[in-house]
Amino acid sequence: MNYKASQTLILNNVSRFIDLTELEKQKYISLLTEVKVEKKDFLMQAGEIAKYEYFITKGCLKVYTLDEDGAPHISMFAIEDYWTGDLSSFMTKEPSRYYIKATEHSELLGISRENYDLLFREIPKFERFYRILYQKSLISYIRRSNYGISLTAEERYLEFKKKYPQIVNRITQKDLAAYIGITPEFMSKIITKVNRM
Amino acid sequence: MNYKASQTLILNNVSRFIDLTELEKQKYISLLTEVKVEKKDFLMQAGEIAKYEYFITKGCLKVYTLDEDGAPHISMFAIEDYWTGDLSSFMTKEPSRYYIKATEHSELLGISRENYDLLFREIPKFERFYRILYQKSLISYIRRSNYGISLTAEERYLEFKKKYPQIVNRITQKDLAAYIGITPEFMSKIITKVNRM
DNA sequence: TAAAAGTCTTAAACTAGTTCATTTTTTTTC
DNA sequence: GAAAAAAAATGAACTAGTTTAAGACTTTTA
Repeated sequence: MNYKASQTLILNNVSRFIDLTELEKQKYISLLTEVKVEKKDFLMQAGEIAKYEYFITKGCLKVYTLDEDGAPHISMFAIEDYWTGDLSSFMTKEPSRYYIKATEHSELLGISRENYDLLFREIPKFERFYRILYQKSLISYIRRSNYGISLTAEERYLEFKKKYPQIVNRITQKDLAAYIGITPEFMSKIITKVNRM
Repeated sequence: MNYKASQTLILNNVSRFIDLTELEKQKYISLLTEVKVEKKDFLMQAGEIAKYEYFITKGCLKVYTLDEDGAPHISMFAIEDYWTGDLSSFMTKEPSRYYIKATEHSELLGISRENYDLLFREIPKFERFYRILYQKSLISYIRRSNYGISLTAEERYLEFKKKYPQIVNRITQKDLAAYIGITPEFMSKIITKVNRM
């Protein structure tokens, strides 16, 4: 069958861990919803229940919370070929504490909670897909959970630049500061210093 | 069949997410290895390849790395009914950066990498078990990955005390400092301050 | 294309957390 | 159960990162 570019992208992503028959591919695609968001628009806001988990086929989004003082803390930037959403709210059906906002025009494929549950019943192989996907995410979050605690801000910045060179140039310095966990002023100092070296 | 207390504990843990037949239970138990470690002994050291993932049936252990200055950074405390190990090294078969040391006499059930792979072939339901287990761990690590960045040391301490009251009294203040990401001196100050309030 | 809004830079005064040194208290070991 | 070792407390001097404020630069919008 003939798939759109976005559908081919998600099928390739899935085929990293499991093999699907042509019929299974079609079934899977039929369970997904296309979503588009313009720059600065929200995919989701705090207080809502996360209805979907998303695969990004184009663009860039930031996932963040606001603290009591209204200051944003960015927990991830998501670009093409990445998954995003609020897994906690998606699973528990409790209101989310997260905002997801597009930093560029973005296109996504979403799977609803009903279709996610259905997927495991219709194509049990997807248990394996998600087992491996979550395992890999878990490994990177376990590593990351100590960064804020054991590295200086400058080290965290250098790590980020090294690990996500494709992202650094697509986001503002201010958003990067909110991800690194420092003020925009101190981010500016770090960048000036690092460039001087 | 009659199971040991430790075996009953792990079967109950597994049955939170999947149902096993009597035969499957016996098969699963047969794939596990019993391990005991005395206080201050290592379950694993940096440089080794993580041969097992462990379920703790008794005791308490700390999982940590050493930084360039030789200072420890504890990434988790593991007690009864928890899973531990270095998932990254276990999966990639690359040398681990972690030490796992018993802070009390501890007893564990380990599954080797060969048996872990075999398990999915023999009882595919375990894909579901690990999918859900990793999903839940992922949710808590996603939440935690921002703590070091967005909370003060005092807030992190209060969070830990609230979330793991059973653990606080079993570990030293020094180890807690290495987990919170501060010096033992500052940990002491925080505790004095919090107790005064 | 001009005005408005947002982003980045610089600098001075401040605060959370570190470092180093010493003493007291608790735990371990023989 | 005494001696040794480790953990905890306290305090003074220090540093990484914050706050506030103001000006320069860049992007968005009408």
